[in-house]
Amino acid sequence: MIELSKQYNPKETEDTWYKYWEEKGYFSAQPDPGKKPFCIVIPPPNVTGILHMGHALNNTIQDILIRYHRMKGDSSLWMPGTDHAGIATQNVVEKAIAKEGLKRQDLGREKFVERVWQWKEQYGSTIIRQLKKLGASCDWERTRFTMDEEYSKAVITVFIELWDKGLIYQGHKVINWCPRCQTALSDEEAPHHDLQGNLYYLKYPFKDNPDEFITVATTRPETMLGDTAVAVNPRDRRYKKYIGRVLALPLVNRGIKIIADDMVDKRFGTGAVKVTPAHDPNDYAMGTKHGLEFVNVMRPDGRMNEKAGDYRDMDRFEAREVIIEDLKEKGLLEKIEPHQLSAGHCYRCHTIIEPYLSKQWFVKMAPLAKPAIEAVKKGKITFHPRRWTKVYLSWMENIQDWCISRQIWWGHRLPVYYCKSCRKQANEFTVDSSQFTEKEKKDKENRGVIVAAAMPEKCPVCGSTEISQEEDVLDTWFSSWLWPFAAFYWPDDSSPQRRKDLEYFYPTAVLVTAPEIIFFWVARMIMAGLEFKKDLPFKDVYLHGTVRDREGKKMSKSLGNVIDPLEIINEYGTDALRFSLISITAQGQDVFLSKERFEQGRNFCNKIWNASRFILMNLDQAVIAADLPADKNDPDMISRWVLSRFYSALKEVSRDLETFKFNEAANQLYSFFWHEFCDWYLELIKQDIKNPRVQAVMRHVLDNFLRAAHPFMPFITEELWQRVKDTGLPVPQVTGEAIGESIMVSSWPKERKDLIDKKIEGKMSGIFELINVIRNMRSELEVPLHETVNVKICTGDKTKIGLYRKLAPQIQTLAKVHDLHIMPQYVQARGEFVTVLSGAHIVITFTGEADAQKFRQKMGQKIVKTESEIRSKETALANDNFVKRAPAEVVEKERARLQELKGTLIKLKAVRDGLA
RNA sequence: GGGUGCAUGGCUCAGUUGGUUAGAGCGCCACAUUCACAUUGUGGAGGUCAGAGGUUCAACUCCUCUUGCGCCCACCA
Repeated sequence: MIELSKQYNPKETEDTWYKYWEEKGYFSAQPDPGKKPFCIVIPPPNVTGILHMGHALNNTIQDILIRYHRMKGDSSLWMPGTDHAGIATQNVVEKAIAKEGLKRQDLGREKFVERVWQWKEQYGSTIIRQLKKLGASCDWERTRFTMDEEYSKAVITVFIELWDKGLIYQGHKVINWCPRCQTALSDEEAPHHDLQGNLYYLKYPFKDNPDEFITVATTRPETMLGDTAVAVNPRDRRYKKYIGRVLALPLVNRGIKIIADDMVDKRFGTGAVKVTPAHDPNDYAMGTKHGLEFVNVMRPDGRMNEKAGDYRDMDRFEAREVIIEDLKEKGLLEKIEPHQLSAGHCYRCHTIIEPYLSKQWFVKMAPLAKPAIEAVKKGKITFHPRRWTKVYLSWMENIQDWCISRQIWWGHRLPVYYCKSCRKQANEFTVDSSQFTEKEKKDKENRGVIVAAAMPEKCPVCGSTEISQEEDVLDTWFSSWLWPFAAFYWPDDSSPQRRKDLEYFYPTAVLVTAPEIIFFWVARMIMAGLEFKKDLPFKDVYLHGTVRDREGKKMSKSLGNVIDPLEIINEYGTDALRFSLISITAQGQDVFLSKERFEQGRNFCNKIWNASRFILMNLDQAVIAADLPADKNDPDMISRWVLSRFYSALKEVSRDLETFKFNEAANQLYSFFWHEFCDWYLELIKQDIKNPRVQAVMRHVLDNFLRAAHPFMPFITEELWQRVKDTGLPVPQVTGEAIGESIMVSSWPKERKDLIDKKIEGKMSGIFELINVIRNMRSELEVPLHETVNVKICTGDKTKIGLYRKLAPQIQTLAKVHDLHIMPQYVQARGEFVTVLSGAHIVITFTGEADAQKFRQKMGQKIVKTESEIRSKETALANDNFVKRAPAEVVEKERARLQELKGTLIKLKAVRDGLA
């Protein structure tokens, strides 16, 4: 006899069990040649991260997979770690020191980076602690950080390898520049958002005739200060005659040529476009092509520089206003039209990106993409859901070179060194000197550049010792893309253990992440895996939806619409959070969340708790399990039914987990446990609870259910299972299952096809239907519960008579019937209320009053419904095509159903006529 | 501009390869409290599965188009 409180209290159990698992070392996984490897690498959260619902969903899914595979006996490793998140972390620490009135420049690079490390030591494990609250069963001893010394080695190795292969180059290009973070960004880091802006029509007068103009349209008038040409389409009749003439750039009074280029769209604006090669990627291309000058008019902080003359030091948007005013004054502003445009935004601080000409480092991506495209096309990697394959492929097939240098301090510094004296010669090179060939440019640019793992003592070319390291650091994603193997200490193979780990666990099994991250991370990991490890990083990619609020907006702190998972854990418990999240996440569909959602999970936990409480309260210690009705002729129908139902559900759950249908697995567990096990089974056996067989069966189902539910709800299942275990579980030698000290190291329930019996399920459904009909009639007849009701079941079907007789006590209890008679014939009598169920008359009598009129009405409705169903079946069966073409079993089923309906109809009518 | 997802009872959503009596949770209505659980139980109301056309013996499910909403990508000055 075990006593449990009336309600499940998660707070009393969660931390205790988590500590227990950790102390026992259950999370640790080692290479085991006797087992299958199953490895997931965590999408490393930012060290600055705080657990949000996206993390909660992402990590719950991974934990389910890991716990499931661990229970199935695979050597299951969930590899944890955090990402140094260059810009994000630098921003956080900059904010922190700002409270002391400091800027990073005040501290200097070395001191500042030191402060970031301090910050990391102090706060960097917050997210890890929070993941533990979530129940994540990562092998924490392996926790890695993308700036660990050894991890950095991998990053440097990769950089050098790509350089040697000629896949890394430095170049002057117009890139995405964030004036607030003051760094370059990759295209992926500068997502476009729509803006409501203006299209400004500016008049540029001719140099030789100030009364004559060409009007150009622009959305960024401040860049006009850097214009070095105006371009028109060569086939544009309006402008053909002007090509080659010179305009006087207003405000600056510089002469700029009118050039012709096919890129110009005749229909847009005026058909004449100002060309600013230093501030626009298109204009840059045109500038290169036409040998234009590149005039950069802005400083890195987004203010105008000395080239901007009077506008110097103004912020770019302020300059925009002033320039427009000035042009207006000079009569050079034709008009302003409202214009919808889209512009890149910094993904860290949301500042509008400035396309900006600067020297950066790039990776040539096309050669890396090729094998990664092949791998996916050949099905070596599968995306779930499938549709993301197309997204991946179309991005990969149009891949652009990757800008990997960042002008920040926190990150992996490029392993690039410059020889001062060799560099001097290189500086003769200027970007607008188009007279050089590509190769010459490259040679000049690379003069004095030394790429090496460590700072060289002297220049290998000239022997100079005046050597300095490149100031830039690498894009954070340039380290993340190595995660699946660098986390295993690649390329360091100094220790046999490390080598073994990498060999055993790589390639990993599944990557679980959000679709937003396909380009940033997933695609690049595939490329890196193939390039550096010569093997794919994973076989499956599961992409779950984005967690949004109930209006469909992304949850974000700035919108104030976040639901904090820790608050939910505090209020409802971790298992409730996990279960609710999973059960509403249909494959790859976004999740619209509101707080009430978590009540369902909490209620389910409580249901499990109380059902277990009931079972444990009633279990006699002496019962020995293993006494299950394995024989299909066993007369114990109820046991056979519940076992069959459990093992059917289990089969579905396993299948759903294998195919990443987590919500369906969760719902399967939910509806089995609540609506079959609790609503029917426990009610059916209550009167027979002392029966050892009943006890064995109910404990067996509970034990196995808890194990199947464990990956989803680790804490409550452990808490209860420990108590079930204390009452004596089946002997492992008999069942072939492992029963450990903890549920998490015990076996996933063994499939028992021998216990699945659809016939018994059908028979029991008949019983449930009968009970429902009686309950339903009581309710229709408005019989109060305390009123005594007697029921006769009359059917000519001998099998059914046997069945009903056998389960008569259960029918009586569940349908609250006083006297129950089962008899072969029905004779109509006065004062009886009758309905028909699959060939049987169900007759109810009771002493009180009932509204016979209402009952007759209900019966009339039933007759109408039956008739219409009969008609539709008859039409179908009268159709030759249907009978000939549909599968025989479908036709047979329809025939049988029609027969039954016809029988029911006759009886219903007879009953109605008899009543009248 | 290209791609993609979604439209199913009052709300939020499930629905596997086309074959049911179209499901769930919440909400609503009625009844039930010495029973493991009111974080409960029992019964009920509520849906022409966005619209139009097509394929098929059979369409919520497949195809085309339309409408509305959402997301992603894009060198729309």
